[in-house]
Amino acid sequence: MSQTDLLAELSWRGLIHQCTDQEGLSKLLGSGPQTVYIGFDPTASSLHVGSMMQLMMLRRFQKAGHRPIALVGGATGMIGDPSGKSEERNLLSPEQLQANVDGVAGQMRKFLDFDGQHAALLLNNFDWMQNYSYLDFLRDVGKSFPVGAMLGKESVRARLESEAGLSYTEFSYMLLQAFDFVQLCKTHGCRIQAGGSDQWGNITAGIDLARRMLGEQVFGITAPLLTTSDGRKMGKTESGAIWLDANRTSPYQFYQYWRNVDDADVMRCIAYLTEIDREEYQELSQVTENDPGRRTAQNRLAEWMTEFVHGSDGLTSAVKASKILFGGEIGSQTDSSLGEIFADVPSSQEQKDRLQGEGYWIVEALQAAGLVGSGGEARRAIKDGGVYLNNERVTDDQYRLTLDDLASETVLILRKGKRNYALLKFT
RNA sequence: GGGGGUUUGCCCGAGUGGUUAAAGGGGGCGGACUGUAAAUCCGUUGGCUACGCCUACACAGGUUCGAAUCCUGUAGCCCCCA
Repeated sequence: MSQTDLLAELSWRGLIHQCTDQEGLSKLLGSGPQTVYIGFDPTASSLHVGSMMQLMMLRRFQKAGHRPIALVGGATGMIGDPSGKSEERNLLSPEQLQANVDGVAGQMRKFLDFDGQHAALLLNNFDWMQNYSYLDFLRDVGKSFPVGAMLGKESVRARLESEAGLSYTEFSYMLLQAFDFVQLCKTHGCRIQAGGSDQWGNITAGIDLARRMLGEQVFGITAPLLTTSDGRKMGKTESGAIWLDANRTSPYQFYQYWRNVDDADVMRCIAYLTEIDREEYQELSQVTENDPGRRTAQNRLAEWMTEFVHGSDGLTSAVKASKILFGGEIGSQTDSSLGEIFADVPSSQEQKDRLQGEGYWIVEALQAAGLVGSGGEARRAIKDGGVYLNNERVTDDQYRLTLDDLASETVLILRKGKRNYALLKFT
């Protein structure tokens, strides 16, 4: 992709929410390779779907010949960004932060090329903040911040008006992020900061600061937030975030999440998160409109995302698991076929002798499998006709599992409801 | 500092001495329908191998045959006076 196409690409994908000076930015991008940065909050040791937007943004810049900087907020993470948060944040311990920074850094390699001509950089603002004295910071940076302007920022106002209020610490967050931009501009010639639309206030603060401290014209561009059509954040389920770490969200679960994206949201996900090109995007959009029942777009999205994040092996096993589980009747399987999906689908191990003699009471098995929280819930689920053994409905809450119920040599498949599967392996 | 009010299950919200495990709504979970959707309809929604038992209406005590419901104290929230 040539450098001039980048903005057009971002534009058709709907990724430009706000931009400080589109013309200026366009000119800058056209004048040669630029450096662009996005900050990442190290609030957990894994990235989730929400951060994927930003990583893809950096990736798009890199593919267009620019140099991306992923800035991990080791310092800012100690303070907590109040933007878009309704409450004062709890501070993370330094040890926790370091662990998170390490975890997140590893995952970024999937998105960015850290070698080669436009090698991405991974920086941590803790490196330049840790020895910055409070007095020096106030003199160098604080002096350039009119409180009036700070109070005018939406992110601050919202919190001041709320009951939760805003601590001085969080109020100061903006200065730190603004200074990051200045620092990166000075040391790496970085003139562009991107981010989610909730970062607008922080980004413009950095732009102002760069003008005052360095006399430099720098730029900011924000992407819309990835929300569902009814306004909730994408990438969250009732049980928590969708993580990029296979140990937290298995490739199967990851794949399933995207397969089930609402019709109203699927095209936006494709535009925001994938590199599926415009031509195919339009085809998929057509198909979704004319024949939504086929869910062609959802399948394509799930496929693209899973392969990108978990590799072709991850995708293969996710698809395989989906086929077996949602394939209707589960006849006799083999351990090798079920074994492959064992790690992907929620599963647990039990002693084989539980199946002998009296057998293993189904109510207990459902609890062991984690499908229900109590025996009462298990009984209720069975009474409601929501429990299936190897995809066949179980109607007796006194049912006992025996060796005959195994779907393969050692595994049986329990299900509650339409799509909550769990494997039990007896060894 | 003084006076008044409030505190119910995941959330909102009735109940105000006895079939109250607690109306109603939301949410969740199941089922039917379907596209592993949405909308809709139906069921269900403290625990326990369970026609019974246990724990629950802020917390601790008390009155009573019997309390979420009355009394006392403690805590949280709200309002008024200073």
